[in-house]
Amino acid sequence: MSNKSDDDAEESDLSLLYPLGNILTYRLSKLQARLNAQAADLLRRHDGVPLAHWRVLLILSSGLATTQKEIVELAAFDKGQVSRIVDRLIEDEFLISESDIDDKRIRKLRLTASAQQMIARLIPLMQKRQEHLIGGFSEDEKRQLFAFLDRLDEVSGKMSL
Amino acid sequence: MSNKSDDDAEESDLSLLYPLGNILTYRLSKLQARLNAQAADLLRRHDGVPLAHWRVLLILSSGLATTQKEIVELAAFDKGQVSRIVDRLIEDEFLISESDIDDKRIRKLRLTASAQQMIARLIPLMQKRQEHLIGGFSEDEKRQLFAFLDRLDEVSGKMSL
DNA sequence: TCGAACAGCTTGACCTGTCAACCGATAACG
DNA sequence: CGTTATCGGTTGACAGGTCAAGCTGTTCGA
Repeated sequence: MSNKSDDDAEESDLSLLYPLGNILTYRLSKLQARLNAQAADLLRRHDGVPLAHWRVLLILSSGLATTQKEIVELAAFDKGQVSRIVDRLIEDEFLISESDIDDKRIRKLRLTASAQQMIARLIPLMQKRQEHLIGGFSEDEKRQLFAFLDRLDEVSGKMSL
Repeated sequence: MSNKSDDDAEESDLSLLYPLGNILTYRLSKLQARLNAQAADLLRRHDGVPLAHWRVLLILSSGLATTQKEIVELAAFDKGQVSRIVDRLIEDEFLISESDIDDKRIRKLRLTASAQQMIARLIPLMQKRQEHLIGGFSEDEKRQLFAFLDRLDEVSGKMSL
């Protein structure tokens, strides 16, 4: 008796109820969305630089990249996007490009003095922000957090699926 | 003698050389960019669902949200974006909306059977992917990783700057 | 119960990111 | 060498994200 699904507009309630909080990619993307929005806002208020432009400048200032290809690899940005960002950064006189002698396809990129000044101005802010974020972590915890990120980088590099 | 900056096109080489790898937001955004691209690709090959649509569906299936506002909070998406995504999901017959009796501003959202089937099909893939990512972590390490994320969520919520 | 303030959602304009096609330069191979 | 593949970079078309203004509907205080 009490035939449960007599009426067929019944709540379909074997609902999957997957625990959102345990899904790593969900957690990361939410955190990331918030951090991105905050960073973009911070930059807008300070120098009006778009976040992606700032990232490119920071990468160049790190000395780890001098070409667009290297930026693409270091930031996981689209190469078309980088091409256009670099164009604008040159227009805005934050970058100078000179073509490589040996390989004429390559644009060698260099920060101008004004870019370096801006970066020097912004880095303290960035540090302060990082301090807000992981200031509550002990040295050991920080080390472990970055070690986790290393491992995730590593393993996410070789995913087939 | 040997006046170093005789020529003024000298390399401006007190370069800031900030260690990229230690910048949390940089690390996160790079990791996130790769994971997002992979997820989008995976979904495209399987059901052609855009990643953001999938996230909305997953959130609804979690039972933690039934309105757009709740989705906005849980995903840290833009409310305009969510509004349009929900429109499309209704068009595509993945969602049904009914207006709330008590508050006519609200769209109460429900997954259709076909959405539930799709989710049921996709969740194993998602799990497999997560397994790839943190399969190498011990139970303890997983717990710690998620604890770190909790703390970052917490502290990133109350950032003024 | 009126009006102001606010909440949930929608819409349009704009900006950024993504994909694929393409170009010229270089490398690899016969 | 010459042909073909590959590489760094560019471009156009388009999809998606972001911002701000606006529209109803609700709440709350005078």
